[in-house]
Amino acid sequence: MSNPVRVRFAPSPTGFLHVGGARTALFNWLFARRHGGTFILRVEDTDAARNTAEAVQVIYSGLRWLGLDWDEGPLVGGNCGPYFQSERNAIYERYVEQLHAGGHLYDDGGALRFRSPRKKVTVHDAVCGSIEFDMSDPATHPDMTIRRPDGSWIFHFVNVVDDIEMKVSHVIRGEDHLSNAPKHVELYGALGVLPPVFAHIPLILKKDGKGKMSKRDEGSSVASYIAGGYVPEAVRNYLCLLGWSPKDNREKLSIEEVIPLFDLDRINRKNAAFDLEKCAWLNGEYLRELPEDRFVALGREALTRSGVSLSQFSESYVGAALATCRGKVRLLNELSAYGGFYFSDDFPLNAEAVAKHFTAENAPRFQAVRESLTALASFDVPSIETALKALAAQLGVKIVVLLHPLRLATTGSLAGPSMYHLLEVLGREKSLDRMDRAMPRFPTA
RNA sequence: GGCCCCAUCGACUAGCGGUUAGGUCAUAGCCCUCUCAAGGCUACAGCACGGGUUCGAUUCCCGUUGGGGUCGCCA
Repeated sequence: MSNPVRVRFAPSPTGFLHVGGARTALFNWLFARRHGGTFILRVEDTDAARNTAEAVQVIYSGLRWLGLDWDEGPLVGGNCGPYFQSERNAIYERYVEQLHAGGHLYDDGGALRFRSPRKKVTVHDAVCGSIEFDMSDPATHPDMTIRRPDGSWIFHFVNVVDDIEMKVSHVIRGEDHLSNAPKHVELYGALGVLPPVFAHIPLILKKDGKGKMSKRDEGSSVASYIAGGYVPEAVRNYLCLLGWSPKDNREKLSIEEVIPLFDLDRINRKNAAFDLEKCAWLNGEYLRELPEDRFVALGREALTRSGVSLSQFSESYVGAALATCRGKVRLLNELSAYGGFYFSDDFPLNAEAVAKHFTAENAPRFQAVRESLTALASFDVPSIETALKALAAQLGVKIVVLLHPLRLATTGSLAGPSMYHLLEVLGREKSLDRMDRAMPRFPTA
């Protein structure tokens, strides 16, 4: 590539960052990083009505969360600013003047329209190949509007102007823009500029493949991952796998591994259905390998989001509690259900499990477990484990027979962290209290 | 409907003329195990159809069907 690689992500501030948009941003970012190029963020806020500061923040926070840092754009500056279309009026005026002088524009009820040359246009696309569009019929390809009667600009025009002004070398965007490409090529022609390399990437479809993913669909918003207990690396990894693959059967790849492998000719042409299950699976993989301090930090956030109050617990208690939950959940948001018992004495006991395990036969065993725990010199994992195993042997039962009722009494559930570890974290006092509280649930006869 | 793109297990994909069509998610079973996960093993499951080209098509060409996109003074 002779020209420096300059790519851009050009979202409209709608207050919503779509996964499809995030994936487009990701591919642009990867391409820039792969070629030592520049990744530009440009905010296409020509539609003043729905343009708010909060909506722009949604874009920033979504990209930042995914680790997609931009080299030029809002907040970081650059030589081709401003990076908000709403602030680039003077530039657009200049280009309109140029088009006007070339006789390419005409007035239509106050709106400005671009007169199509009515020829065949070939779009050269790095992923789709060369595609010819016959633009000769105005019925199927009406002249595009460039400016509304109120003076505001239309997407096609400002998009092309900005790409020219910002020296964008490759336009990587969703395939839904493919049919816009010939219009844009006409504009480049009228402006006397060579078009950039286009790369229309496949769309992300709903889970059933019926249509583009839209606002209503689960997982369509980046914000939903931030709030939903996902790790950004996992979501980013999953997004890489939609329309691209390393071709060597790897699924879990760090972004550093993806960068050198990423290129436009490896991008698929087929739209991909979105599978939140697989994304969650990957999230579990990442969660499992997270350093403990980061897992604890993210776990705290997730618990707090779920409404679990952590303020009354020491940092070491919360850390130890969360450590026993490591590798056990796929989503951080599952933590409150999985380990919530650590932070509240007020949990219900699973009724079905109570019926099965709080039996008359188990009552004396439960009592024996309590005595064994009471008698322990020190209440730590090895001591607890040794004592309970010894007791099981002594009573001639398998250890589960002892552990099920114990787990039920101390956590309310039959599923949870390692029994010995959770008892140690809970501490003797709390453990015995919970056992005492459960005692009356056993049948007396 | 016009135009454009696409077509391998339910999903994401590998394959770029000769393969027992591979991997991953999901599903089922087994093993491991203090539960739940994780992990290991196994199973299930795919080249849309019809013509060509070729000694030979999942792979190349054409058509059909199917799916998606797009036809704004939205972006």
